[in-house]
Order: sequence, then C-alpha cells, then structure tokens
Amino acid sequence: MRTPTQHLIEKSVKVTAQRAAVLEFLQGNRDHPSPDEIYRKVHKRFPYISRATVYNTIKTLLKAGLLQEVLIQQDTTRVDPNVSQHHHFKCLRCGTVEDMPYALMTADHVRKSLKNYQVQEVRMVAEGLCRQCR
Amino acid sequence: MRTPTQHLIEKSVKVTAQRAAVLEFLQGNRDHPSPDEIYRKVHKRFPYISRATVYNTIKTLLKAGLLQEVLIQQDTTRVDPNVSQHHHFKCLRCGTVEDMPYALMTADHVRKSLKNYQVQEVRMVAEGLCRQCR
DNA sequence: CACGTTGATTAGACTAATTCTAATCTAAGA
DNA sequence: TCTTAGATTAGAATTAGTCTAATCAACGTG
Repeated sequence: MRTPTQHLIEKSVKVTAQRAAVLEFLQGNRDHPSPDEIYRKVHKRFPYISRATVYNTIKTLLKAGLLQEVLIQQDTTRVDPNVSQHHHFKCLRCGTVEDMPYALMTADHVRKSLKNYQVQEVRMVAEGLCRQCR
Repeated sequence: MRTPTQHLIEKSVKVTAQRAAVLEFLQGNRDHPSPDEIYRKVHKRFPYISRATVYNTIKTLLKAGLLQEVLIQQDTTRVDPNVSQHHHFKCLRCGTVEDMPYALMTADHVRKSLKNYQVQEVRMVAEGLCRQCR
C-alpha cells in the first residue's frame, strides 16, 4: 500500500509534513469530513498546522485528484478520499453522508434500488464549458 | 397568466408586498440568481425591503414549492423559479447556470446528449432518510 | 369594516466559513 | 550547500447567512 508521501510524489505535488498529515488522516477516514473537522483531528497529532494550511492543502489535493468534493448544499464543504466515480446519499435527519455506487445513476433507479432508504430528493449537476466558452 | 399574488394565495402563503416583489422579479428571470443579486435588483424598484426579508422570503417560497434550489458547490445559494423536475449545467469558465432537461439523466447520457458542451463533471446527490433514521 | 392576533418586516449585530496578508520558512533542484 | 519558488503561519478581513427584539401589517373574526 502506498504511503501519503508516495501519493504526493506520484502526482508531482511538493511534499510537506502538513500535506502528508492531512492526506494520511483522510485516507483512514470514511466520514466525508469538513475542513474544520480535518483541522481539529490533524491538529491533535500534529500541532504544527494552521487552519489556512488545511484549506490550502484541500485545494491542492483536489487539484491533484487525490480528493473529491462532496456536493451537498446548505452545509459546509466536505471531502472524500475515494476519488472513484460514485455519488452520495445524505440523511436529512442525522446528516451523515454515505457513498452510493455509480451504477445507481437515474433518479428512478436510485429510488428503486435504495429500498432501505427513504429517498426524498435526487439532484444532479453537470459541470464543464458551455457553447460560448468552449 | 397568473400574477405573483395569485401564486401566493394558491399556496396559502400570506401575501405581502415584499413577497410579491421577490416572486415577480424571479418569475421574469432565468439567471438562477443569488440572494444578494435578488436583494439588489428588487431593492432598486422596491426600496422598502431588507436583506433579511429576502432570505426569509426565499425560504418561504422554497417551502411552498414556488422556487427550487440549485445545487452548486463553491458558490452562493442560487434559486430557480422553474420548479419542474430538471437539472443544471454550470459553465466552469463564465459561471452561468443553465437548465438541463430531466430526460438527460445518466452521466453517460448527459455527456452524449450535450454535444455542444464540454461536460467535465456530472455529480448527483440523493437526500432522504437513511436506514437508522427512517 | 374596525379590531386583534399572529406572523412578517426591519436594521443592524452576530456567527461561521473561508480567504487574504505579509512575514517567515523550507523542499528540492542546481 | 545555496537559492528560490512556493508553502506555512497567525490573525485580520471578508462574505454569506442567521438572529434579535422592536415595529408593522395581513386578514379572519365579530
């Protein structure tokens, strides 16, 4: 298994102790944490890190493809170390966010397949360049 | 064509001049504006409205089903007066948000159908209640 | 159709998330 | 080892959104 440092080198990202610490924390985490959660948890084990660096590091790792953003409105930013193609389910009561397999792609498909869940909303956004901007 | 006031009455929402002004502005708008944009535009024609009322009114209209939220991360809240089932396309260069027909539902389908666009990301989120919370 | 109650509106203070600043430090190529 | 571009830092600044408590107004009732 590759270490956080190896991942950084692979993606040509300059290696710093802070970046390795953030990445290491995230790779052992399935909770889709917010920047503040990351800061608090990493800071415990590694007091030499500031909040601004956590935000900067998240951006760097997103750009390098080592993290994925979770698209949840009305909440803070959340990130996912699982960068494979998949989607998310957010519980409106307890707020937890779970991964959903990519195969469950259409709204009706999601509703039918997640039988143990009570799906209320399925929202999709595409991003890219519009006709004018291509 | 129904007036903003008629829409409010239909949904059993108490009619106020502020609510009618916000709804009137939105119904003539396809730009998916942010709360601040709504405040500035409505305030020009109708100076007797405060920022807090714009936020309150948006919530009221969302709850009544007269508006829909657009799910775009790393940006402010945006709302859409088109409450029919559809999704959105955001241009990463100019930032505009366009409506996408509901029929284009799967990621692959979106990519193939939006030929004039350069689709980079298709993101989907389901919301509801998880097993524990049902 | 005036009255009263319930809910709406207001300005501005407050909070939370994120970004900026400018000084200092450090990774890593020469 | 030296150099320099880029990373890190604490804390200030900014921004989006919520809260507060006083005032106001819609609209059902009498």
